[in-house]
Formats: sequence, structure tokens, C-alpha cells
Amino acid sequence: MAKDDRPNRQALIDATLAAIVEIGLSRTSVSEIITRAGLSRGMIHLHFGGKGPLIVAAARHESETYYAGIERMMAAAPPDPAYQLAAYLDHDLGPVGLNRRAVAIWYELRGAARTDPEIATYSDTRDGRLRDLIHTLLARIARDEGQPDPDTFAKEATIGLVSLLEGIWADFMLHPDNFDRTLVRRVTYRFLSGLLPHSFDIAGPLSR
Amino acid sequence: MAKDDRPNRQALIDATLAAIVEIGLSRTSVSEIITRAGLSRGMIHLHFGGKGPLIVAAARHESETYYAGIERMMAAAPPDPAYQLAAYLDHDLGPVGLNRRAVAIWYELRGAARTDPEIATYSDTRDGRLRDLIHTLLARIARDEGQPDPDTFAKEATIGLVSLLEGIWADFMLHPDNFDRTLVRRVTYRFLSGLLPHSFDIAGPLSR
DNA sequence: TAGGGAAATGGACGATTGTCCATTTTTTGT
DNA sequence: ACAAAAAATGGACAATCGTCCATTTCCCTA
Repeated sequence: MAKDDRPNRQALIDATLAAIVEIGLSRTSVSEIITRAGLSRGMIHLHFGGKGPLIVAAARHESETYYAGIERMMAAAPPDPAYQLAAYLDHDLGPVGLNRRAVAIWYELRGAARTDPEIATYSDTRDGRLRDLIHTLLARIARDEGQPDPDTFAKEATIGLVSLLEGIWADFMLHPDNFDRTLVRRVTYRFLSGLLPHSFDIAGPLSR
Repeated sequence: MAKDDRPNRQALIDATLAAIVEIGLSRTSVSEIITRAGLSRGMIHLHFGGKGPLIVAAARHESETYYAGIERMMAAAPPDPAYQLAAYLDHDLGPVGLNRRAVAIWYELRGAARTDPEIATYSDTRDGRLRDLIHTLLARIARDEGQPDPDTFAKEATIGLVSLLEGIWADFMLHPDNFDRTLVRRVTYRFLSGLLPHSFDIAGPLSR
């Protein structure tokens, strides 16, 4: 993978994301971005062809960074699907995956996705990859546990778990100061242990 | 409660909400609003003093409508807390509470709440009232079931249930066409029956 | 070191934003 | 029916938006 040797291009993406975090997407203007990047007005048009493509490029960059983190984390975990799922959950509820910057960017871009088809593409891609990942793991765990209908079970459980995580992220976005990571971790594993009692308890994944 | 006899004032709020649903908050300009309302430019300044206060008034109006629906629905349900909670859930997952218009307005305004303190007030109010309502009901049900520590239980369960519902709403916002109300209802009651097996099963509340 | 192409600059441009007010129209009270 | 008050109009206004380009600066190659 050849590295992109255009530092100003990356500086524009960084400045864009920083502006989105601090003042929101609606107030992230061209002037705001170029001031933060310390560059001149024309650079956005030169590197991206306009503001719209720059926002999309920033969304893609953030999405790739997120998935790189997920894959690194899961590669380090044991291959057992319950541990893989636990690795993902701990990452997504821990300070590396769940922080002010990450939730700000995620919600600002996803809000725009409702009315902007270009951004919707990256939002859906991320959402779809996440669902596939969780569904695959849950289906494998359900099979290991001997669930009667692992596919149907995995389908329902995926919706529940993804929704739960989504809601937890929203809670963090709205009240980052009163957020109790230990508590939401317990809630999550309580949910999972109710569905898959042989693979999880309230403290995390069970060894078998 | 005296009715507000200023039809143009209400027309501006209606036009604002309609614009937010159709084109998003970021593209909802003064020109857009007055065109939809069929009124002249100065009316916003006359009735609200500016665009900002109009958006806040629209947020307040939507929030009050939402709560009026909730309270009407729950007043019609049996006083038993499990049935009260079920009434709320069925409302919030049914077509009356969960539809394109409602989720569009809710997510557009809440997205703005992150960087706009005025809007954040109404967003937090609605969120807080919802949590109080669900927490009270869950605590009563937990007590009825003889849970050892009903307060702690209710605290955790409230976070879980609110997050789950939040995530389900987000799912609907992103994919309103592939949304299966029966499925998410089953997921929700599966979650609840895991927490309170004497009061709920996968089909809904249990009579006692 | 001279030449040439890419990178970067910063201002011009028209369009659109939200605010505000002088004026006109409508409603109300006597 | 008339005057005063309220409601409504629609354009002026400065500020800001995103786009684009003529010009300058930089760096690599010959």
C-alpha cells in the first residue's frame, strides 16, 4: 500500500475532522478548514475539487482508521469466537474506540448521511461491515453452544447487540461526563449472557 | 391551557419541521421556511426574533407532541407497571411513535444539540423524562418480582433498555425500508424477559 | 544553472445567508 | 366610521458561503 506523499492533502482532512469535532459539520466552512490547516483557499479545490469531495474523503479516512483499529485488536485476541466478540466489545466500549472525538465525527457524518447520498455510502459500508462481523461471530458461538436454530438466533441477536451498542454510543455523545464504562460493560455482558449463557457471564466471555 | 391564536406562528413551526424532515436542518434556511409557509420574510423576526429561536420553538413543539402521545397511550393502559411499560414500548416501536417524520426530526435536532446549547436543553429534557419514566416502571416491576436490589437493577436495566430503543430508532432512520417491526419487538421483549422473567416473555407482558 | 511542470497562493466572483426596518395592510376598540 | 394598534410585507443590507483562476513559488530534471 503506497503511502500518499501529499502532506497538505492529509492536513486538509485532519483540519476538516478537527473542525467537525469542535464546531460541528454545519459550521465547518471552507474558510474554517483552510485556517485550521494553515493553507490557502485554493488548496481544497486543487486536492479534492471542492468541499463536498473533501468531506467524503474525510469520512473515508475516519472509517478506514476505525476498521484498522478493529482488525488489529481482533488479530491479537484468541481465535475463539466468544473471545473475538469480547475483544471487539471491549475495544468499542473502551477509551480507544469510544471517545469524544470518535463519537462526534461518527454522529455528525451519519446525520449528514440522511440527506447526502455520497456520505450515506460510507456510513452504510461501516454499518454493514459491523453487522456482518457481529453476525458471523454470534452464529459461530450459537452453533458451538448447540442452539437449535443458530441462523435465526444470530439474526435477532445481532440486531439487539448492534442496537444496544448504538444506544450506548449515543448516550456517551450526549453525556460524556456522566458516562460509566464499567456500568455499560456490565449491561452489555448481562445482555449477552442472557442470550448465550454458556459462552458469557456478566463479567465477560467464559472459557470452555 | 389557552390555545395560541396566532396561526402564522404555528405555520412557521410546521414549515420548519417539514423542511427539516425533507432536506435536513443544515439546508433549512429562512428562505426555505417562509416559502413553505407561504409567508413573507419578516415574519420569523416578528414572531420569534430570529431563526435560532424558531428552531428551538419547533423543537419544543415536537417534544410536547411526543409526550402528549406517550401520556395518552399510557393512560389507556392498565395501571400494572409491566403493562404500562409494554404500552410505552408498543407505542415507541409502532407506526405512531416510530416513523420517518419522527426519526428525521429527532435525529436532526439531536445532532444539532451537540454544538447548540439551546437545542441541547430540549434534547436533554426529553431524554431525561424518558429515562425517569422507564426507570420508575422498571424499579416497580423489579420490586414486584422480589429482585434483591431493585434500585441497582433498575439503574442497569434502564440503561440497557433505553440504549436498545435508541439503537432501534437509529436502525429505522438509516433503513426505513428494510425495517421489521415484528422482529425488533421480539428482540426487545427477549431482552426484557431475560431481565424480568416473571413479568415478560418473548411475546410481551405476562399477567399475574 | 536554466528550464519546466507541479504545488501553492490569495483575491475576485456571484449566490445565498440571516437580520432588520420602513411601509402597507388588517384587525380591534370606541 | 374612524383612529389606534397589531400584523404582515418585501426589499435593503452586510456578512459569509463555495468556486475558480491568474499569478507566484517551489522543486526536480536536464
